[in-house]
Amino acid sequence: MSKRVRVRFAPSPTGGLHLGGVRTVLYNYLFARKHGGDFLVRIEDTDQTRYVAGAEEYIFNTLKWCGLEPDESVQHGGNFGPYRQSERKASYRQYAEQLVLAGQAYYAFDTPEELEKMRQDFKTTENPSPQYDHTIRLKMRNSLTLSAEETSQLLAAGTRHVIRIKMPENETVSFTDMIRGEVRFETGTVDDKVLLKADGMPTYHLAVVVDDKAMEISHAFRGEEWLPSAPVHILLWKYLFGIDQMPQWAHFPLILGPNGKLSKRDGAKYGFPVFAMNWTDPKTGELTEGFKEKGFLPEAFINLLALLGWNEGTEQEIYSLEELVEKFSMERVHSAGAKFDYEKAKWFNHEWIKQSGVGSLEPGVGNLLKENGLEVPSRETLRKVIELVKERCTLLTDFVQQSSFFFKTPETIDTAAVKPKWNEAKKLFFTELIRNYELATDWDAHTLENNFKEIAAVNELKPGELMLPFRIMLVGGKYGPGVFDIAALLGKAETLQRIETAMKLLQD
RNA sequence: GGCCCGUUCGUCUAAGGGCUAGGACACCACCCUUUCACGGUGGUGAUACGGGUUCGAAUCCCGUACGGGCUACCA
Repeated sequence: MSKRVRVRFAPSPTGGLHLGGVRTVLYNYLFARKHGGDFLVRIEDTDQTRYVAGAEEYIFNTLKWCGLEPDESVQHGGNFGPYRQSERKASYRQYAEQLVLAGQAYYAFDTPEELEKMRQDFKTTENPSPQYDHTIRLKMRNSLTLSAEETSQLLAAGTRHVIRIKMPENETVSFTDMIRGEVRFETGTVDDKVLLKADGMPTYHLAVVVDDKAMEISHAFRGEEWLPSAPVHILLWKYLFGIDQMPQWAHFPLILGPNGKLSKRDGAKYGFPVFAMNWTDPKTGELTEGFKEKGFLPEAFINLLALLGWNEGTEQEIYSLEELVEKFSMERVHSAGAKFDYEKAKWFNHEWIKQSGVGSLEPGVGNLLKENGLEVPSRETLRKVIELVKERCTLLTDFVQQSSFFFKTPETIDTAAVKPKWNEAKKLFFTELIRNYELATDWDAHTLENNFKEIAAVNELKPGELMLPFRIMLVGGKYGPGVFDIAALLGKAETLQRIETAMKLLQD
């Protein structure tokens, strides 16, 4: 038997990919890389009523942006296709029939109305949501209650039906979760899940087992919300392929929002992204903001996701993808859910911007400035600006505000910050500064600062009282890197121009 | 309601029987900086509760409470 590590991410293409989904991808990816195995993406599109145009494409774009490319998928090819469940439709029915034959599943002819009636009829205070289980199934219309003749007649007539698993009445099913250890269930408390739907498509329960087997998946990872249906999958493995063939399971803790499981609504409500990238619902046209567009670096996004539920046991917090591959281990994934903290997320991004080289920041920042109507004179200037302002940018989008004054004369000057202390002496100083700078042959920050301070000394003024006005003149407000660095980069003409313009404004 | 999972500062977490319960984010103060940041120093702040086991428990066991998930012909 093959021992090769093969893991899969199996999204349902019904909308944008959120935090938790990307983290599941990440942990799959890290595990595969760490063990020299394969990482594949399988599209779980068995519910045709939930088809959403563009969702599949979106998923792959997201993976690309994150740098988590699969080895095999609809887009990447591979020897275990098709990688889309709807294209595997033909392969599921035989397994369901096999189970019926073995007495481990049965045909059920109940209509949606009959099911609804059952739920109403058996609903009590103690049991608000009755399940189709061993206590109920003999009261329903299925091959257990119908005679063999009736059943085959109905089938022959093409009556709509599903195939349900027949959960044993009194067995204990247990398995070892890589994160939680042994988990056990009493089969009597689990309902008879539908395996094959009336349209001939499998439900998740059947498909996940059949496909994991077909694709030789060695380790199956998913969110904790799947834990309650695990006994169904365990039993299916046992019945269909043998328990020794079953992959090892790990159920990841949930990522929580302010009120339980994180939802895209939380994002809108609390003002932080939930999806990896912008997602526009094709039906409603509703836009859900993504981390990418919000100004996150993919490296930071990956980094913060990795630490949401896993840690190495050291005090390190900043990890590159390569480092994560090296250090990741499933044993150190937490079992408790983690509440998403947007403040910390931003901190990760800030750290990544600070430590990123100018070269890697340049394309993104360049585009961003262009999109915001700022003309960058040269790559050289752009690089210098990035170097100068990057440590005060938490999000990539902050570069716009932090550097616009390098490329455009400020539209508004915060004269209110200067005016109250503006006087004849200062006016004289700047007049003299203009004269001095006009004659300057060396236009570098150091020289500019020296000259500035000399003139201040001659006029018996404190440089500190002059630097703020100078900054306001060049930048328009109380922010930005060192003033002389700004002046140096702005060049002589533009610097002098801005001083003069501002001085006129201060006269009024 | 039933089933399952979980519970260390507000948040993410470290400490896999021996501690003044450590770090990070956020917050506060101070220093640096003649802007804003960066950086530095310090501070506030946690083992849900009750029983065991043990010389010793955040750590192991049981119960309670609380939180979360699931309870569809959705994944």
